[in-house]
Amino acid sequence: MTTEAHRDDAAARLRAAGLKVTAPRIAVLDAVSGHGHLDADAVLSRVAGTLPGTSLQSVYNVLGALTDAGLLRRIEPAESPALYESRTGDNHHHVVCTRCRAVADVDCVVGEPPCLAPSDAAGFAIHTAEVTFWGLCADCQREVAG
Amino acid sequence: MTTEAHRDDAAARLRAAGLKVTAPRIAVLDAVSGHGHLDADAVLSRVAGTLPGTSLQSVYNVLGALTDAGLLRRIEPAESPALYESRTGDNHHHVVCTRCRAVADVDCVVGEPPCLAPSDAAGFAIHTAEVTFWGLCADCQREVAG
DNA sequence: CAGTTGTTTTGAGTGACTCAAAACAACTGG
DNA sequence: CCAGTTGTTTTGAGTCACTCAAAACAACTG
Repeated sequence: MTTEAHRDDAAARLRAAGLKVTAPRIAVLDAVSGHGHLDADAVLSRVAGTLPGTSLQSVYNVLGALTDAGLLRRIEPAESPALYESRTGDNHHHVVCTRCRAVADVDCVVGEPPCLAPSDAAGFAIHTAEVTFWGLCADCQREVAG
Repeated sequence: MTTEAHRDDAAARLRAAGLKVTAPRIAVLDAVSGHGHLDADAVLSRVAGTLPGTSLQSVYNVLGALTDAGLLRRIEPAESPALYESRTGDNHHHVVCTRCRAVADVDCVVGEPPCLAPSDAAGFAIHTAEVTFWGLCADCQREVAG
């Protein structure tokens, strides 16, 4: 079954990351995997479907642990709560809609990470370049025009 | 006198932006101008020197008004409160120290704004590209090495 | 210089978390 | 496979960085 396959996969990934396998962790990992960019509340809503009674605090704990373990990635666009996504390890970027806050992935702009080099780094030893594009999503373009 | 010259300049810039000229606005504009990247508390500290008794709420009001008017720019790096800077209108970028949160300006990476074009914009109409570099500032490199 | 309009202050309220202690569940080794 | 240890989850309180609202006040206008 799809759901069980997912669960097994989640368990395996947790184990591989050296984390204890618990129901909330599986539920959160499944909730985020393949569902775009979710904030803690949205994760809780999804988790409530498979594991009712889970506390928001646990969601925060789990999201923190999974992010530290590299199983999830956290992004923090201006004016938004933190969002979590399951696509990790490829340093891709994001477009954020200035009207509805929708987020989409954008592949690395040039070559591989860090895909940009500053002209002058002010003495900093840079290890990451994070790019956030701002614009109007397709839906909002339509609504604004319409 | 330098201070008065600054004050006159600030007043002129406020007027030019169509804003009423008030003591807190002048004080905040002066506090931010040429002093890097300050959060609301840091602005209040600086303002307290020239205009004691100013409330934090006023600082928030003023920072908001000046930002809306284009006299200040707000940046919100992950894990930091909002920071304000006086360099506006040139869409430059920033380097943030992952250890001490120091921020420095970085000139536009390539050409002019928006200096990047995503390979695939997922249907978004993009108007801005915001780049944040993460690394270790010179001081922190020294402390980590030493 | 009186009026109007927009600012600043005071004070309360909110969202998005973090911190801590106690109850509990996963893996370990016996 | 069962007790122990260690790490998790829950419960509940607390914090930070703001935002909202009403009343007191100060800038520009005529």
